[in-house]
Amino acid sequence: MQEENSTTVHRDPSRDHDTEIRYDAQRIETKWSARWQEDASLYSAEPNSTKPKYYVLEMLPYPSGALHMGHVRNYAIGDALARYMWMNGYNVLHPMGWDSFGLPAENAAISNNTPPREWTLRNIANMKAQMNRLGFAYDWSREVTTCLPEYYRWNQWFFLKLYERGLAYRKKSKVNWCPKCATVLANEQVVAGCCWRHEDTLVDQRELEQWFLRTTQYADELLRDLDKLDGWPEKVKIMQRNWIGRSEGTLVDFKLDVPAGFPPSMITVFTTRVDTIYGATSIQLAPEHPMVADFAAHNDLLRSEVEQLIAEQRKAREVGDIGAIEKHGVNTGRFAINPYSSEKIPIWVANYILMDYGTGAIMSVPAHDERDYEFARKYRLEIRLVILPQTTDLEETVAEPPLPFTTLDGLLVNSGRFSGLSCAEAIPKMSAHAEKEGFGKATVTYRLKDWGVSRQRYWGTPIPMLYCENDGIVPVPEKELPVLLPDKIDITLTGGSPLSRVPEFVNAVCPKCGGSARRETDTMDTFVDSSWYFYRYTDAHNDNAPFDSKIGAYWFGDRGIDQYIGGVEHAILHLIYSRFWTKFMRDMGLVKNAEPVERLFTQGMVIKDGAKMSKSLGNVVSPDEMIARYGADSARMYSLFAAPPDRDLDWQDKGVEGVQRFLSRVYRYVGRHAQKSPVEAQLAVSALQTEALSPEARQIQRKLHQTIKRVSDDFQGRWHFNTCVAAIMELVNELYAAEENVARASSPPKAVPETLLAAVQRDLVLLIAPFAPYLAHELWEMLGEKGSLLRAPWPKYDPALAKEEEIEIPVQVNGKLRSLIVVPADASEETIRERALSDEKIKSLIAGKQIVKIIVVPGKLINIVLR
RNA sequence: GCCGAGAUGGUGGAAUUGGCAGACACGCAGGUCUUAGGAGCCUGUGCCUAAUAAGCGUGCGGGUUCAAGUCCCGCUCUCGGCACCA
Repeated sequence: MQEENSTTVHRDPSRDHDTEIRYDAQRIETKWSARWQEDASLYSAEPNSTKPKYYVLEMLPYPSGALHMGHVRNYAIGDALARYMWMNGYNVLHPMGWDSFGLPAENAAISNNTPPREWTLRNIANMKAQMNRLGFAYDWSREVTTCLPEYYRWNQWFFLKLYERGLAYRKKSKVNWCPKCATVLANEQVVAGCCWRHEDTLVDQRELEQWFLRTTQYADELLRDLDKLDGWPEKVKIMQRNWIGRSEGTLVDFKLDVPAGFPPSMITVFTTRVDTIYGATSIQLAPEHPMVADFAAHNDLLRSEVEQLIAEQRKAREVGDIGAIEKHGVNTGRFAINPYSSEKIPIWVANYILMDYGTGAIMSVPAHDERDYEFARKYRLEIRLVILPQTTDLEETVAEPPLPFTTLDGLLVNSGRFSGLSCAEAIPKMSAHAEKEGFGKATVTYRLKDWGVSRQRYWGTPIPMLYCENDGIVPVPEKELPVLLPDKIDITLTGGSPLSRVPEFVNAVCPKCGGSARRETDTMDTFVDSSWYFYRYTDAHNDNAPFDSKIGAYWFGDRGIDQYIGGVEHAILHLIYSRFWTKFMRDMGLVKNAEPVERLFTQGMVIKDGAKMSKSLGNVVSPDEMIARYGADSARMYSLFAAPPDRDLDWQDKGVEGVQRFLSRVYRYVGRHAQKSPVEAQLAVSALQTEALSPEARQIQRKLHQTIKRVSDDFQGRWHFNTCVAAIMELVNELYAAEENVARASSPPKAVPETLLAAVQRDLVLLIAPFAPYLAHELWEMLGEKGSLLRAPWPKYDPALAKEEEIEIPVQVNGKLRSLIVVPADASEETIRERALSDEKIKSLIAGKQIVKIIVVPGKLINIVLR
C-alpha cells in the first residue's frame, strides 16, 4: 500500500523555485503584523481563567530612539517562552512598557530644542512600531509608560507611604555632581570618576540635602532571602551579597587624650577583629572624618596635609583604582586611649581610610592587617604581635609568624586577661566586655547604603513634598496627587533644578496652616519607576490604586513573577531596589509575596567582531536593517540559534543568512505538501499515528518525536534554544532526504509514504512557532487550519514512538574506537559482547593477544581491554 | 588583590549523567541544474596522510579511570563584577 503511494510520485524538489514556492519574509511579516495589531485580543491575558497563570516579563526599555540587538535578543527569548506557554495551555501575562523618565530626554531637549515629553513619546512610538514589526506578542492593553501622570502619580503615592512609615527621610550628604549636566548623579551614573554622559568630565562631590529611602532597613532580609531564590543565577546572588556587604564586628570607643579642663571627646572605631586590639598601635582616621577638621582648625600645616590626602583619595576614585595608590598619612599629634589596655596611642590621618564605610575611623594593628602593616613599615610605627599560630605540633610552632599574620586560627598573647583565648572565642567575649564596661558593643555593618533618590532634573517624578515656614516639611495630601510636572519649561544646565525656576510650580499653599509653602523641586531617581512597574501591568488602568491587590495576588502568587528576563547589568541596582520595594509593599499589606521575581534569567550581551557594539567602533548592527534584509523571523531565530542565551552572542550576518535559508526550506517543504484535499490531510494525520510503517517512514516518525522531546525539554529546563533550533534543522534535513527518496524511488521499500511527509509538517509548524512566529502563522494558514496557532496545543511527545529500535554501538579496544556494531536498542550485555567479538576487524585486533577484561555499558559502548 | 564565568576545527557553537569529540550552522571545495548562477539541490570538509590504514587532537603540566572536553591537583590566558570594606 505504501509502495503504491510512493512510486507514483515523481517530483524533483530542486525545481521548486520555478513553481513559485518562494519564501518572501517581507510579504508574510507585514501581512501578519497588521493582522495581529487589528486583533489585539490575541495576546491579552485573561482576567478570569481556569487555566494556570504564567507571568513572563522582559525588562522594559528606556525609549532612547530605536531598539538595538540586545533588545531583540532579550525579547526574542521572552517571546518564545510566552508563545510556548500559551501553546501549553497557560493563561499568559506578557506585557511591555517604557522606562521613560531620565536624563537623555532632557539633553535631547537642549540640543534639539524638543520638549522631553515630545521627544520621549516619539521614541516610544518608533520603538513600539519596531516591536510590532518584530512580531513580539505583547498585551499592549496593559502598556505602562512611566513618564505619564497615570503612572507617576503612584510613585508619589508610594513616596507618601514611605514617608509615613519613616522609610523616606531627608538628610544632608556628599553626592556626585556633574558640572556639565548640572545635576546630582547616582553612583551608578559615575564611570571611572567621570559622568557617564561626559566621559571626559570629572564628577565633583557636593554636600547637599537630599531625600533618601531607607533600604538599609531591609538589608538583613534582602541578604537572607537571597538563599530562597533558587530560580536566580548564582552569579547575580553573589553580586547582591557583595553589594549588601554584611560584616559583623565591634564598635569600640577610644577616648581622646585631652588636657584637664578640655571637654571630653571620643573616636568610635569599627573593627571585625577586636581580638587584635591589644596590638593596636595607632588610630587612623579618614581624611574627611569630622574630627580631622577640628584638629586642623588651628593648624594650617595639618590642614594642608589633610587636603593633600583628600585630593589623593579623589584622584584614586577617578582612576577607579583605589587599591593602587600609595599609602600616605599624617600624624595629628593627638592621642587616644585604648579602653582595653588604657594605653595611649597616636592618632593619624591616612588616605586609605574611607569615610563612607564603618565609622571612618579604624584601630591600626600592623601585626595582623596587611594594610596597617604596610603603613606602619612606611612610617616606622610599632608592630606588636598579639596573635600566635595555634598548632598541636610543637615542632612546627613558630614563635614569630611571618607578618602580617591575619588568620583567625590563632591564640591571643600579650592581650591582658584575654591572653590564651583563641581568636574565635575572644571576639564575642571581648565585645561583651566592651558592652558591659560601656565603651563599645558588637554590631553589624553593611556596605549597602540608603538610596538617595533626589535628582536636580526636570524629566522625572516630582517629589510630593512641601516646605512651609511654619510647619517645616509637609507631605502633599494624597487627594492632591498627582503633583503634575509642568509642561512648558525652559531647560538649561545652570541654576539648579529646572523646576525651581517655575514659580507656578514652586509656590504652593501649606495644607496644614494655609500659609505659603515651597514645593520640593527635585525629582525622583528613575529607578523608582522601575522598582514596581511590573505590578502595574496586572491592573494598568486603575485610577484608585497602583493596582488592585487581589489582581496583583493572582499574577504574583506567593513567589512573584514566574520568569523575568533581562541583561545582567541590572543584577544589582534595579533588582535590589525592586526587592526592597516588594518588601515594603508587603509590609504595608499590598502584596503577599516577599520577593518580586521567582525565576530570573540574565542573557548575555550581543557583540560583534569580539567587542561590544558601539558607535565609536562602528560595529553596530541595526534591527531595522536586519529585518529589511532577512526578515524579523530570521533575525529573531538567529539570535536564539547563534549561542546559548546566557552567553555572549557574536553577531554574524552570514549566520542570519543561514537561518533565512533554513526558514526557506521549511517554507518550501510545507508549500509542497500543503495543497492537500481534506481527505488527504486526514489520511496524512492518521498515517502519522500508525505504528505499522516502513522502516524509512518509521525513522521520520521517530525523528519527529525525538525533536518534540528535545525542544520541549529545553523550554522546561536549560533553555539552550540554540540546540532546539539545531534539532529542528536536523528534522527538516531528514525530511528533505526522505523526500528525495520518494521522488527518486528506484525501489519501493526505500520510499516513505507521502502522506507521512505531509503529516509531519503540521507538527513542524508548531515546533517553529515560538522561534519564527510569522512563518509559522503563514504556514498554519496554508495548511488550512482555522484556529489561532497560539492556542493550538503544543505537540505531544510519545516516548514509544521516539524509541530507537536499532542502535550503533562503538567498539573500543584499549579505550580506542576500532569498530561499530549495530544491535537492537535493548540488546543485552551478552549480545553486545558476542557481536563485538565476532566483528571481523575486532577479531584481527584481538588475535594473539590476551583479553584482560571487557566492559559493556548496554546501550552505550563496549571496551575490550587487551594485554 | 578578591569573586564569578570561560578557553573545543578556518568561524559561531554541540557533546544534558565519565562512555563514538566536533551535532547544527557559517565558510571553503567539488558536483548537479542552468544562457548564466550570487538561487536551489547533492557530496566532502579537525590535523597529518595516497588512504575508508596508522598516528595526533578539546589553553598548559601532572593525576585518577577500562574510558576524561567532562573528575582531582597545579598553572596560563580572556572576559565580567567588586576593589585599601577595617
